Parts: sequence; structure tokens; C-alpha cells
Amino acid sequence: MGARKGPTEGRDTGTLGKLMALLDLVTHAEGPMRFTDILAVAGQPRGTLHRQLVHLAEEGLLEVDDDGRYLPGLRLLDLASRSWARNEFRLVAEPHLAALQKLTGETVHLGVLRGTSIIYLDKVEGQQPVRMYSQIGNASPIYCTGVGKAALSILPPERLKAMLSELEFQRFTPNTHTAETLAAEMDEIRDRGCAFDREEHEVGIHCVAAPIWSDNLSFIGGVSVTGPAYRLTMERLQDWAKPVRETAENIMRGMRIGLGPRR
Amino acid sequence: MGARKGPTEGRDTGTLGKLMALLDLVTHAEGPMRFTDILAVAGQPRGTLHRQLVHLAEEGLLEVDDDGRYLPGLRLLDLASRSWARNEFRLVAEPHLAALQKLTGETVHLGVLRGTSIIYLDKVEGQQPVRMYSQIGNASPIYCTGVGKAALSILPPERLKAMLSELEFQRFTPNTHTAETLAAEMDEIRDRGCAFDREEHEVGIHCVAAPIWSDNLSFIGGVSVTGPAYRLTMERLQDWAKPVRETAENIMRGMRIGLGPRR
DNA sequence: TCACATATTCCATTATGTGGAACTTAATTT
DNA sequence: AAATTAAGTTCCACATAATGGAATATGTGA
Repeated sequence: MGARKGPTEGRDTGTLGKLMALLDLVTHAEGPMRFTDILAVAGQPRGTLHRQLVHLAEEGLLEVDDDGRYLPGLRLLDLASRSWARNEFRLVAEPHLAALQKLTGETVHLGVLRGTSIIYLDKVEGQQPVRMYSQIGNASPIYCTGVGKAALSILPPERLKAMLSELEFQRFTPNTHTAETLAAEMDEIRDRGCAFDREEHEVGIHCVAAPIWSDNLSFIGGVSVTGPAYRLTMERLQDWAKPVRETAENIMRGMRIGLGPRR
Repeated sequence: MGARKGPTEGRDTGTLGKLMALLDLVTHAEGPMRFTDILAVAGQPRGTLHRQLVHLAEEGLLEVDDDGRYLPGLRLLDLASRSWARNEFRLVAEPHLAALQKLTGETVHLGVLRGTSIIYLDKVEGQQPVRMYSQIGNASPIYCTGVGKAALSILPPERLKAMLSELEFQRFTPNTHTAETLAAEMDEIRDRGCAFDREEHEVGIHCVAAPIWSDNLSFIGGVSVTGPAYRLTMERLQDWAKPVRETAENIMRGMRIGLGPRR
């Protein structure tokens, strides 16, 4: 009982799973939620829900404002900053990202594949102070970002097929991929060793990205150069393709992945 | 049974509390931990610990590397970025921080009191791209940071006394406060409306900070200007005191706190 | 003051987590 | 290659903590 394999029923993490689902619900909401708001959508009985919220709040994962409404807690910041600070991929990549930024003068992103999303781990901009948190940690769709498409391109056929069937394609711009057009582009990306994104996610934004992976594919990510379409013309994207691929290779060398067995 | 009020025994959050303690343990460690490493310090029996780790990993709060070692998971980044993006205090403060940075040319911090620590919510630097996560989310001791001392200064006597007795004073520099010197400085800070930090946390670093609070003290934080001692001389600190206080006032006005009852 | 909406507490029932021990699997030594 | 030790995983009777319906409390506007 319980371990059915319906489409929604992926995890079996007991009480923790329920609490995390609740935390996600509140965290992904537009604004603070009152008890009744949550009750309406959480599908838990009053008593249960109340205790769960109190526990989450006591642990600092949620906070309660003066009006008794629930919002994401600051404990999450402390935990995340440590996760970020210690991430080996990010640590290894950092100098290479800076070098790529300097070379191109454009914004450089580092992302990692998690489930069917790309999570951005780092961002290096040229000019003024960066609002980093605004980008870092954010999960973006895999099918319409350079890093996402680059990551897809190194998956073996079966896993690629499985992934494609899991995706739900939302149209962000006129250029956003469908299941068909995305599948059609894969060989091309694989051959070229990098992916272009021409206004597929955001109008006016172009991007070149190269994949980064470990031999056993337990790790898959990518690095990209992003900028306004008027500056990153098709010729410019072609120009940056090589340095982006080289940056990816350098990062892989630094992590001792993609070059035969570890240790 | 269990709800004793010993010094360590603060929370009663059932299963979640145990899991969060475990998450904290792994997250605060120096590097990846093997099962046996954790077993030695977690004080849980083998079977229990194993299931807890598996659950945390399945939820993405922990990750397991190729060698089976546990480290903080990336799910935390997604959760935290939303917590940060939606934080009202930070949103309101943002433009004021930028203005203060521009005026002084020095680094500006925004922090909030949580327990006996200051958690940094934002940082605005002048020059080059900022490694923001490296500071944001970090918990710093309240007794040797400008923001911390400013926050202490607006506590009512009983709460201040309780807080002081809770603190453990670690010596970071020759100037780091002890319980006595800290208590002695409080009146002065309160009168002046801002706190100075002259190499109390880090050698070579000076700082001016002003407190930010809500009427009912459900919220306490602060804003500060930080920089190298050779540039932020005592005279300079005096100069910046007024703009720092004004920035704090502007932020309070923006949050509709510190100016009579809300709504 | 009453009525209504919202939030919190209570407690018998039952699902879930617990933890000692047995069992695999991998690494190291003889 | 077999034996030995260590590291990780699974099992299951038992206890504890989560459940959820109902009662109570708290707050808000008429």
C-alpha cells in the first residue's frame, strides 16, 4: 500500500515527504498564505496541517508574520549558503567562468541538471554589482535554455527519450521548442558540441552553451554565454562556441571527470 | 516526557526536528561525510540513521556523491532563492542600500536578528562583480558585528539581559567584546543611535551600523557600512553615522514599522 | 451583544518511525 | 584464492509520534 507508481507518486519519504510538499507549497506561492488558504489546497485535515505548519515554523523553515500568515523562512538561507559554498562543481568552475566572462564581455552562467530542470549555480556579469540570488538557485526549463539543451545532448538515446516524454512544453516565445523540434535539433547539437538558444526562452536573448558531464553521467551540467540578441548575432554565437566548449573542457579537467575513471 | 527545558532541549518538533538536526550536521561539516562518520556523531542507531539519510537524499536536501558520501543538496538553493526573493525587508531596503553605497563608496550590509545571530540578507559592493552567496545567508555572531550590536541596543532591558546570558563569547581579535565590555557599551550605542565596530570581528575592518525594528519588536535588524580601517577612520565613521541612521529610518518608513501601529 | 469566520487544542486510533540484529556487499589481508 | 575485517543495507516486533474529526478558543464586524 502507498508505493503505487502513478505519475505523481514518485517518492516514499514518509512524514518528511509530506512536510516538504507543504514547504514547497508555501515557498512557491505568490505571497504570504493564511492558514485557511493553505488548508484549501494542501489536502490535509485541519489538525494535521496545523501541527505541520507549527513544526516547520519552529524549525525556521517557515516564518509567521504579524498577521499570522506563513512565508518561507530564513533558516533556508543559512542551509543554502553552505550548500553553495561547498559545491565542488562551482568551486572548480569559478575561475574558468571569470575567464570566459572577461574574454566575451557577456554574462556567463553555470548550471546543473536536476530532474527535468536546470538549476543555476553561478553567474558572472561584467559591470555593476550583481543581484545574484535573483538568478542562482532558480530552476529553469531544460528545453528552452542553452545549458539545458547542451545537457540533453549528451544523454544516451534511451535516457533522452525518457526525458523528452516527461517534459511538458510551455511556450515562452514564438521560438520555444516543441517535443518534435527539440528532438530534431539534438543530433546537430551533439555534433557541434554546443547548443544555441535564439530567443527560445526570452525574447531578445541569445545564448551559447556547452555540456559538462562525468563518465557515468551521475553528473550533468553546462556553461553558457548569454546576452542581448542585437549583440550576440549568429556570427558572434559562432565565434564564442569554441571558447565556451574549451571552458567546459577545462572545468571537466578540473573536476577530473570526462577523462577516464576517477581516483 | 521529552519536553524538559534543559539548555539544549528547546524545540519539540517531533520527527522533523531530528531530521533537521541531521541535515544541519551534514551541512555544517567541513566536507562530504560517509555513513560511518555520521553514525559516530549523530547518536542514532544504524537502522534509523540509514533511513533518515535516504529520505533526506530522496527529497534533495542531501546529495550522495559517487563514493557514497553525503553532502548538502541543491534543493536547498531553490527553496532559499525563493525565500530571499520574497523577503519584504530586503525588497524594501534594496534601493536605500544602493543609495547608501553610492554616497559612501563603501560596502553596505543588511542583516536581521535571528536567535543569537545576525543573518545577512543583502550586500552591495561598489566595484567588481560580487560573490554574493559567499556572504548572504551567513550567520555571524551578534556581539562583534556592527549590525548585531545595533540590534542589541534596541532590546528592552530584560530581553537584553536574557540575550547576553545566552551568548558565548569567542575571541576573534584583540578588540572582540566580552560580556562586560559589551554590556558597558550598550547605553552609548543607544544614545548615539548607531554602533561602531572597530576590528572587533576581523582585524583591519571597521563598520558603522544602525538598527531597524518594528514596534512590537517581532522584527529586529540593521544596516551597516563596512570597509578597511585605514579608510574608515574614526572621523569617517562619525561622518557616516548620520546617513546610516537615515537609511535605517527610510527603510522603516518603507516597511511601515517604527512609526506607530500597522494597517 | 450576537453572529460568523478563522485559528488552535484535544485525544482515541492507527500509521510511521524506531533500533537491535541479521544479512549483503566491498575492501584488505593472509 | 580464501579468509578476515570493515562498511553499508535490510528486516521486523515494538513503541512512539502522526493522524483527523470534533470541540474549543480567539478574533472581527454587524
